[in-house]
Amino acid sequence: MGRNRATLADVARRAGLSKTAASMVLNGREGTRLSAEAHQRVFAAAEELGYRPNLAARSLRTRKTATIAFVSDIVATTRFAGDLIRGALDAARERDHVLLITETQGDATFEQYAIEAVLDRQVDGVIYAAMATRRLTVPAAILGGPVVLLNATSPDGLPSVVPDDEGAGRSVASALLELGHRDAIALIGRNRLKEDDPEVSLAARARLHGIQQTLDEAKVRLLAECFCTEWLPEHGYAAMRSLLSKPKRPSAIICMNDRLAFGAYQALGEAGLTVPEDISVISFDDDPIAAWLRPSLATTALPHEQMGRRAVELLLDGGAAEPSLVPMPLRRRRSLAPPAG
Amino acid sequence: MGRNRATLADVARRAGLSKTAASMVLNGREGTRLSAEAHQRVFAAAEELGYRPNLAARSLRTRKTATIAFVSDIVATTRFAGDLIRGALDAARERDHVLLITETQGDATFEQYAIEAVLDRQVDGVIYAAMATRRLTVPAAILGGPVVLLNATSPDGLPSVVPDDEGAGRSVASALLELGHRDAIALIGRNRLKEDDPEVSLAARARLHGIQQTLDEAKVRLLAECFCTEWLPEHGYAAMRSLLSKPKRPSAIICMNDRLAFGAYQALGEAGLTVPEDISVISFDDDPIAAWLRPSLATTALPHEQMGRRAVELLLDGGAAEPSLVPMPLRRRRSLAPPAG
DNA sequence: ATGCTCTGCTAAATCAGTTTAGCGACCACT
DNA sequence: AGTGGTCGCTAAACTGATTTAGCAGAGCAT
Repeated sequence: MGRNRATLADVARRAGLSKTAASMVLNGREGTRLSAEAHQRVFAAAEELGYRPNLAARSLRTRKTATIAFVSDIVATTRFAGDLIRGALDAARERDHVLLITETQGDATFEQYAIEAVLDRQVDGVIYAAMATRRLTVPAAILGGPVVLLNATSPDGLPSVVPDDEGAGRSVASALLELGHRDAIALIGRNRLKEDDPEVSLAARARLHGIQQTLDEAKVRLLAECFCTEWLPEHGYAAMRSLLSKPKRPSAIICMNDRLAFGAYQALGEAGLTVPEDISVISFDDDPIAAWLRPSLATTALPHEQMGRRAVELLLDGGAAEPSLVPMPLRRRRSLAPPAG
Repeated sequence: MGRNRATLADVARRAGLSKTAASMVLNGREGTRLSAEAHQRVFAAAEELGYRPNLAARSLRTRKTATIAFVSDIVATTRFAGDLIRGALDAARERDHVLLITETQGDATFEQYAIEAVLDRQVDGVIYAAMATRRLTVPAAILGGPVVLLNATSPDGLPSVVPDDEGAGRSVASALLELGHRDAIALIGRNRLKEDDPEVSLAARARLHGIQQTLDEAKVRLLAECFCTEWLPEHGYAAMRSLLSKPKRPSAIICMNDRLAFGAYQALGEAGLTVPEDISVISFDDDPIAAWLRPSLATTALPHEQMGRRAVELLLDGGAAEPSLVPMPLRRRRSLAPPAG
């Protein structure tokens, strides 16, 4: 890779100047007193030789690599990881930086390895990303330089970027209230573990809080709440069936995520009920399936791309130390309608 | 990042030896005649100081960075990208390498930028990945060093890794034949553009070829073939409805991907038909939704993780120049049954 | 005593940049 | 004539590793 590239010395020689002069011109240093003609000659020589600086050599001296480490627990198993990475990639490119990506798979040995690997490469900063919004403690080794937490918070008060799940909870509840749903709203996806242990999830508690706050203000109580051990389609399916087996049928369902909603759709379909005429459904995440469902599913979008972008901005441009909340936009789709009655 | 790390000079000083000696010991150079005691002292000093080599300095001299560029057209929009990356990440870690990830978004300017960025960082090789299996021409700039194409082939005869779509086509057709389906198999997802332009897709043609070859051998002809402009759920839905409007109802459906199958499921549900009792469904990709559908969808899995892994192996360990075909395993699930009759 | 080989180690060059310190020429001022 | 300042530029040090070339001393044979 990169055989016989022109070096700075080549450029200087061709311009008839010293390496110092060439370096200063190419780096656009202020306060230097090189003539306009010298500038011309250097630029021309660099152009002709197709000169590109060797970043290894540069960073040896400057201790800057224009490289950011993106260390995450798991990139592959969630479909959202890509968006997080893409946002970070875009923002990094705009600032002439590049991303070194590693994955710890939640394994301490791998994490150790990943951190050494990136520190050895003198990265300018670390984005430490979690795939489920949660609280975590970052390894001490990376605290020597700039760190931003992505989709996570930490007790250390490090800068962090998280989605505004509480705001999303309010949006979801408000959307139903506006349509006239009041005394027959059911919730699918309560989960003690996710709600109570911030190291497992911050989203569950925040979403729930946003929903309840909004309903309380409207003096509305939930018709029913279903607990689910996981937030997967099969659990949404089971929860929906149990709701339908009760005497009073809900007019609207809030699902804690789209996969639960997908399961709920299946149960509704089997029961011969139609969305949204019989029951409205609204949810969280904006998983791609939300748009594919029939009818399309209203949901609040996890702004992953925005978040990835924000993390890079915080890292390179500096910013607030308190958690940076990224709004979750409501996607109004066809699964919403006023209550049937 | 990496404030006051111990340098090789520090280690040498503490061991009471020269940098040369320290370097040779730590790199485990053969043929050197340093005493056992010298070895001990260097190792001890390195250990005590927590020495880690500065890779920028090393690579300046050796022109090796232990870094691989992963350049892809689009990582975010497809959920599979993560698996490709994860496989590459794993294989890279096993070889003490790390991945520099960039995205071109199919934009020539971005591509130019991405390539310069990775070449400037002296990467040891480039994995050039496409998100849809297709043929492409790689930019000349990266041909100076090792390159492996991932999920793509090129006219240049570069080493490449692609899924065995033709084999998948044979698996799918065989699975139906084995169950006894013969004269009522329909296909959803024919598409001239995908089949005829290798720069758009290689998968469509190969899958179709595998299917037809197997059916031909069994002297079976397809009952019907539906053309779809895209392979999205809505197109599968429309195709399925049109099939059901015809006089002879199919006993089994082959969908060219899982998203089409998802749409087909929706149409079957609305028509009051059950899978697999009334109609079997089988498909390609093993998208996560395939396992979430009710009943779960039989499909052939795109072995993305394997492919990412193989690409790194080919790049670092060397290997065949002809395209490396990675098998697509058949996931037998509940959407298959013998024909009703 | 001389030359030779082998052992165990080191000085210095090298990679490709950035940065510090300073040089010579010219001009102005006293 | 001497001094000081500015202008336009350069030599050399420096970053932290690897690598080449070679040195001092011991052991042995001639």
